[in-house]
Amino acid sequence: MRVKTLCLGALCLGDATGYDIKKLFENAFNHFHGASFGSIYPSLKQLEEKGHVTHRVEAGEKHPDRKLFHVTDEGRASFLSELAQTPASEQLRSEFMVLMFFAHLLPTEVLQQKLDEMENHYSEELNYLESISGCEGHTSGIDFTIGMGKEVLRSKLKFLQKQSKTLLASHQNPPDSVGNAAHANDPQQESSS
Amino acid sequence: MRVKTLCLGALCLGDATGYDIKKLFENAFNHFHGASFGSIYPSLKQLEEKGHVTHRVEAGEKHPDRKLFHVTDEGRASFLSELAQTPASEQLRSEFMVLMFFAHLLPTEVLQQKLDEMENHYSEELNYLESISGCEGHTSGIDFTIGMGKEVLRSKLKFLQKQSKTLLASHQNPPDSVGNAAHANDPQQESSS
DNA sequence: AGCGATATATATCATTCTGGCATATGACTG
DNA sequence: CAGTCATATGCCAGAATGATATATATCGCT
Repeated sequence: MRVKTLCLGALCLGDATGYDIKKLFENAFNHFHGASFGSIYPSLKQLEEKGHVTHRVEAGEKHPDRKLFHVTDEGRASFLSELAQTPASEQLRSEFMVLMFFAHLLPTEVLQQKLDEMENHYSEELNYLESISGCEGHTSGIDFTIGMGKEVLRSKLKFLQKQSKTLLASHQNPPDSVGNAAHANDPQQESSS
Repeated sequence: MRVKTLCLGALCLGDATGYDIKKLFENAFNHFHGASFGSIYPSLKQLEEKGHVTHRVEAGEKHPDRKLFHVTDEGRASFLSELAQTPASEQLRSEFMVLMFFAHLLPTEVLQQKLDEMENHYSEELNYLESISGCEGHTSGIDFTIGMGKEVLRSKLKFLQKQSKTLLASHQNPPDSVGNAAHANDPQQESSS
């Protein structure tokens, strides 16, 4: 799903500036979709060219001039149609899992540090989701995403707390052969067929 | 983490072609990191220019010519250093959660269909992870990533099975006011200060 | 009063990545 | 023998990231 579509969706929640939309990505959308200024502002521009949004400038006293964007009927219809056509899918990008995949190449103290780091991130995110859950004004769909985020985070935390020790133990005492990890090269020499 | 770095890591597991690396992203790495040909081949090229990998051409009888890449000592050292410096983090991109966030804008049967679709995806991925878990030759780090993937998937599946009905029920019978979702516009009119 | 940090707000740019396309060969299938 | 699938490499348009630039206003600290 394009950032353009997400911006349209954000505006269906109410008029907003590019900056407001960025904050939405950092807060409500944070646990399932990100977007940067570099994609938001060009998206808004293109959306306006297509006639899916309009804007009026507000000369603020307490802030720089702001472009308050508003979704048109066309834009709203376009969003609804795109939404219904979007297949349900998800994709994780986890540097943490890459780190764990190659755990045998890391010094023990570094591995320990990465595990701690991830546990902290998970805890903080869970705290955040708990702080915004149960608020009034949430649709049941929003509650669903927050609830799912919390459940997943709790299960990750539980897994980390259970399995970190096991991983660290077998890292310090490799089960079978000690130096194996050091020369994980030349395994495939079936070449000369 | 750049695809370049991941390619280097893949080659630390053994010599491989660009195609092999793509398959690795589709299989072993699938549940935590993707990459396309459009990023893999250029990465390999740049890695070779930097002297981090070398390649020899194999003229195959059963397949087109293949470039078998091999990581150099420099490349291996570079990967180790990059790995240790990579912060533990993860980012989800979930079209599914976007769909749920805007559930009130979807017809009930479409919502139902998206929920089913996601449940199927999760089941399939769980089946795949179960099929490759417990294999010999897996480091404890690899087992860790597979185990974590399975746990998270199981918790997602459990959540879906529990909460789908609740969501669908309140979707057909909005709790308080029936037409509310239909005019989620004009909420912010605090402008004229 | 001044200094730096933070928040609001918009915008551009190089680099990177995706997803689709083009190309080619061999194997299997109907 | 045409169609499709698996192997294999590569390019390219469009999209996104992350950094940077530019302003203004507020807030705490000294």
